[in-house]
Amino acid sequence: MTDVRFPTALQMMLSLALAQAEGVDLLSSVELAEGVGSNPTFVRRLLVPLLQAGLVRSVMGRDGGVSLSADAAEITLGEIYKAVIGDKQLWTGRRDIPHRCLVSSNVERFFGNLATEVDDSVLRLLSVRTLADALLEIRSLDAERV
Amino acid sequence: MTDVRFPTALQMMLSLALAQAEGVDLLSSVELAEGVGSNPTFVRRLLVPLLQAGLVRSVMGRDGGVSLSADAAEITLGEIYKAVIGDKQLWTGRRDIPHRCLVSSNVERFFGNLATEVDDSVLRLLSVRTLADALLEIRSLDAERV
DNA sequence: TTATATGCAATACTTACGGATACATATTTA
DNA sequence: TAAATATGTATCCGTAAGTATTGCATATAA
Repeated sequence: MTDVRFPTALQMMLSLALAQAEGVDLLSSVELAEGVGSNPTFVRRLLVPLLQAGLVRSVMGRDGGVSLSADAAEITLGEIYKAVIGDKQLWTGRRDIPHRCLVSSNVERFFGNLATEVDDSVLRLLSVRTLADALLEIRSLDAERV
Repeated sequence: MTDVRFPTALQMMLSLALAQAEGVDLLSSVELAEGVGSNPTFVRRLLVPLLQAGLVRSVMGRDGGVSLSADAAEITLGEIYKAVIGDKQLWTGRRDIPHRCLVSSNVERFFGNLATEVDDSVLRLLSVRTLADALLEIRSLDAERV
């Protein structure tokens, strides 16, 4: 199984951004799951960290649902990524490498540093882009369709 | 199973760079495997794309083995990454998303573009660093140890 | 001719995910 | 107040993607 938590969470947030733009106040986890092509449980599992990060608000009980907790222009893709993926590195190195020479004794830390640089670089890229920007890109992609 | 092909190939290449620096002309797949903490078959599987990319030379038969095909200062980590990982994207989105709204009809392409940007950014980062640079970092990490 | 290396195929093992099910809890509405 | 329907969680299962293992053909130096 490949990890699709970020793309899924991103699509959920885009749906919520679209709802916000159209004046719809709440979307249910079932609606989100249908849009995403997945199941409500997975959606709700992803909502947990988004709620904890304060990016999303939820209303329990009948007619409940979820909405963005701020304007789409104030939420960056970096915040979504950090909320959902946390500290998990994009790259993981080999572990328990036997220390037999100069290289094998230090690659683990070397690669860890490299992986951190990669994470930083990705996060920089995601942090300069807001949900509103992304929705705009979606709109322009839609206009290109035949 | 988590994908450790790049970190493994990188360590192999660092071992070959160290061998080069120390005047050792060939390392066998068994020696490389022991340094890496893995098995010779996996090492040889990783050597295939490195050979095809011309980053490495191999000598068959008894007393055979592998060596860098150029100076460590002329091989970048980007070349190693491209050889081993190829076109596989660092991020994969959801697939077969049902087209139900503006977002769901376009996220796949949107995310694909984002994933491409991420790959480019990572590759840029890897391409400004040579094996020789990396070996130098390894040496300085080693000096820091207690 | 023997020992030992690469090259390569086939198979078994591992594990990190997503999907499915079940149920407690909250809240609106009739 | 009861029924309907939402979120919030825990648990278990299936599966895809990689790694490890085994075996053998081929090449080459001693």
